[in-house]
Amino acid sequence: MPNETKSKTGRKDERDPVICTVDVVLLTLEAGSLRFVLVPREAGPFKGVSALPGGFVHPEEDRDLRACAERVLKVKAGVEGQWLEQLSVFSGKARDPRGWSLSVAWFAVVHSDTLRATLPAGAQLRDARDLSGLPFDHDEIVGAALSRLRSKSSYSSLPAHLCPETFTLPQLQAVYEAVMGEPINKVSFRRKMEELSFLEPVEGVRTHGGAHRPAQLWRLKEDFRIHLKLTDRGLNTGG
Amino acid sequence: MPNETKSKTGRKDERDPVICTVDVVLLTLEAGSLRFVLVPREAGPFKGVSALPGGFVHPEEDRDLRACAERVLKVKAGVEGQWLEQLSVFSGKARDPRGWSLSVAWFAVVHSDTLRATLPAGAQLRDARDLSGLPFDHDEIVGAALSRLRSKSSYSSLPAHLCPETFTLPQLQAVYEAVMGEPINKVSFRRKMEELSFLEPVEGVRTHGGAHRPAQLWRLKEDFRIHLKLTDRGLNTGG
DNA sequence: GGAAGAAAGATGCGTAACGCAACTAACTAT
DNA sequence: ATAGTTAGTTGCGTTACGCATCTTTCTTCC
Repeated sequence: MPNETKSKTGRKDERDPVICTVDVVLLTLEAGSLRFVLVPREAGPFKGVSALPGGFVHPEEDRDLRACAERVLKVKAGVEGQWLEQLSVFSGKARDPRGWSLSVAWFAVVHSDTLRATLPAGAQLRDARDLSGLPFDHDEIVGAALSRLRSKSSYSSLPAHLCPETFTLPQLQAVYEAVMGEPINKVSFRRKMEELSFLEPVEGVRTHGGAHRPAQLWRLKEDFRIHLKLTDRGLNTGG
Repeated sequence: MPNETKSKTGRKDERDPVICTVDVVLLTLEAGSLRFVLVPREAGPFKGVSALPGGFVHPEEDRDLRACAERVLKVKAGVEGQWLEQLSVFSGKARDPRGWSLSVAWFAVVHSDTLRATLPAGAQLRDARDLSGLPFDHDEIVGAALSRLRSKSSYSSLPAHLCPETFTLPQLQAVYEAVMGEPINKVSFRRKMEELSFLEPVEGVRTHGGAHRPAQLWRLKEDFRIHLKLTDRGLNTGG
């Protein structure tokens, strides 16, 4: 950070009119396909158009950018306390008609029931396969989020955050498969879950409506609700 | 990005005095240990103190943040055209005494000969193990860069960017080992390099000073000078 | 100039991980 | 009671990995 010419008004950084925003890609899994949240823009360019939940950084209010993203997530999408991680920064003159801007993009994942429970009216869930036509560079941001989710899913416990509080192994496997877009071998999957041991069984067996053997319920171990479990070797797909 | 109250001065974003900077962790490998570049601060808080090469975002000048990081790297450290990737954003009120700030951190890797050739006077190379006492939150930023480098090295061609243009497999293996801090099995390493095939042999054999069989020279294939080669399974360490 | 030394590189094999098919288990519906 | 459906397990062939050993190709030193 070099010497900076003080502006005519005497205010520091006057020469740096950088528009600072955050945008959140809020992902969920519904009916076997990935979806992300869009909300109508309240003002500014593209007013009324569906876009990623986002907002200006409020230095007086936001402790840091994570807090800013959490505020945006809460206010715009009604979601709180879910998995949230920094994705990347998108920047440049062209991405926002108002001028040179910078958006710190985050991605969040949440179970669809939790999401639906508090999703504001006007918000929509768009299928991740319909990725076009968003304002600004939001297409690119969503693309990056999906790419990150897919790659990280192959070697971490991230997809478990797309599940409800408790879930069965077949359910979890279906989530992994939906995210990665490939079938996973049942035995290999269960072996890997055992080896990684980020899950703990919930006493009591899921007695569900189907005419078949009930499945064991599991939940994320305490430690792995905040931190992901990673594996070197990765999860293998196929059959 | 919500509706924003126009400020009293009529200037947009007046209420967002966010200090926007970039900082670059420029890493190299020398004498078998990782080192990063520090340069004396030219002005502002901590003037004269060694810190990461960094600077304000210059919207008039920088096409985007990558261009900004490249400019900083060029001007402050004399380095151009090397591996450069976005790391993370560090933000908040406390990290800079001037106020609420945001630094987009980047990490770059370069071969030490290339680095030394154009490193400005005053700059220093600090051993990555001596990680303390830096101004701002630069300790944390360097820590994040090292962590990223180590983790990414285990499943990508990234360490090859710490090598000169051409290199031998034993040299490359030594780089991987230095970065990851663990020995790698020679046969496994060579098998993996073969399988990933991001290297191509250079015709002509390295004739070096040692009293032993000369080694084949290799270089990164064209495609992988810009993009990394990734592997699912990861590189295994041990013996 | 022939033997010793040293590092590059290849080979062979025991072991562990993975993929797949087939099996058993536990439930519901008829 | 039996058929159907999904949960979960077992066994085994195949692949990948780790390690020791062997061969290759150079320099050095008598």
